[in-house]
Amino acid sequence: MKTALGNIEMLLEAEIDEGRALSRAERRELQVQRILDAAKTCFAREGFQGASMQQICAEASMSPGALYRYFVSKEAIIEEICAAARRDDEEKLAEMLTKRDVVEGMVFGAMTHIRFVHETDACALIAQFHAEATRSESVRAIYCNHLAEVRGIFLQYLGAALDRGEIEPLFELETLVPAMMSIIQGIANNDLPANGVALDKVETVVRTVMVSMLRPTGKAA
Amino acid sequence: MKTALGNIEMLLEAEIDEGRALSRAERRELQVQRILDAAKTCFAREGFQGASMQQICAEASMSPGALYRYFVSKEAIIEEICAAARRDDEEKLAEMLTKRDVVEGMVFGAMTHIRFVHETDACALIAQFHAEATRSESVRAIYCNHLAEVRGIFLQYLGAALDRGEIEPLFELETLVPAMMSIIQGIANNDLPANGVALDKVETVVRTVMVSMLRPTGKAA
DNA sequence: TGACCGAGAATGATCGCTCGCATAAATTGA
DNA sequence: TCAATTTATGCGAGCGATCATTCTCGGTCA
Repeated sequence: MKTALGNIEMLLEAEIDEGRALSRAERRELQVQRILDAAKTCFAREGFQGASMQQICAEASMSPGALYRYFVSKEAIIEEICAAARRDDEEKLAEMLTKRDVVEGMVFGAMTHIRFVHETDACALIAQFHAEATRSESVRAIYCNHLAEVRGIFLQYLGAALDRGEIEPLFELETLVPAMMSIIQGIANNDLPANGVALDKVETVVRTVMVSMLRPTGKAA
Repeated sequence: MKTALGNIEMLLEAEIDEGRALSRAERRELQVQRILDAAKTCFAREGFQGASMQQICAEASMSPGALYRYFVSKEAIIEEICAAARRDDEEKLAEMLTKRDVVEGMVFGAMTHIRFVHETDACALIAQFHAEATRSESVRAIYCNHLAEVRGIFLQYLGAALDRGEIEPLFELETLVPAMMSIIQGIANNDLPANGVALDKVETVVRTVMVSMLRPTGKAA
């Protein structure tokens, strides 16, 4: 799995290139990220409840005593991973909102997500989160909030297009949006690109679905 | 969760109505089903690894010693639940194959599945299985075999319609079928009907997707 | 009578997590 | 500038709880 190492790489560069020692805060951030990456690897491989703290410690080359300086519990690690994923998604959606053509915007949003899940091998991890969300109160809260937020953004984006007369949706957006989200999720979470369906074909499918649901009127230039 | 109690009800009827005692084999089948139902309840609530054998025993009103007379391990219970679900799906698909109009057949197949997941609250359990399939070798094998089987049936069903010239699919069925399966799975596993999208609207969405993917030519009477 | 069944305590392993202690880094005082 | 002191960090044995599973033994049918 690829990891979100941007910050860490910057920090390591600082240490290597400038020869300067890391500040306490920088070191701390580095350790936190190390734990998160190790946890993601273990969770994807063993599941949430299947991955033991000992395994995570081993993966992070760290003792339990050290790890617990950074996270108060296993649950806290899970929650932080959720929160980070949520921040990622918000960035992607913000980019979608800049697209003029609403069908292209939706296809872009969907494909960005699908490509991300494929490229980071996030499939297994997502399955674990989905399962955990049906079980743990705190994870479910995070998950549902995130879904509601994404739904809100789509509603706003499509609502504006509807007001401009660019689309004639199959029916009310309030029910269409959850349906479209489920469809995109189905494609992403099954990692279609890894199952013999090339990315450009996936995009054709997504665009076909969007067009048939939104029925663009061609009023946009 | 509603349970597949057909056989049990028959057995209980036999005991109550006819006043006859159950044979050993009948009693055994009854106990096995009791364990499976208890396990499904616990797995859906706590997850696979989260549900303890003690909890399953309590749910089934049975001691560990008794339970282990019927299943050699926790894993064996999981596998039997998978196998039963697989048998269920096969029945539904067989019914689909009897439908003449291929679009209606696909909609029927999809909606049967979606309705089943909704009515039996199988959502949580499915999420747990999906997660476990990324983890456990034996569960993954069962899951993948099942997927491949379903894919084969769809391919055969749609292939025949293609040969008859009833559809002009978006592209080759080998890639279209997995895409359609992912989409149906996304809708079912999110339990759209429980999230404010009425069943008839779900059906409209499914039919719209099918039509836009398969593009029926209207050659069928 | 003999095969089967059920109960529930017991088993060793493993769980998430804590604690005491050593070391390293930052801060202070002169 | 450099001990002295405080603070942060790391280690890993060890804690009580809980895990899946087994064992023993007494009861129940055919």
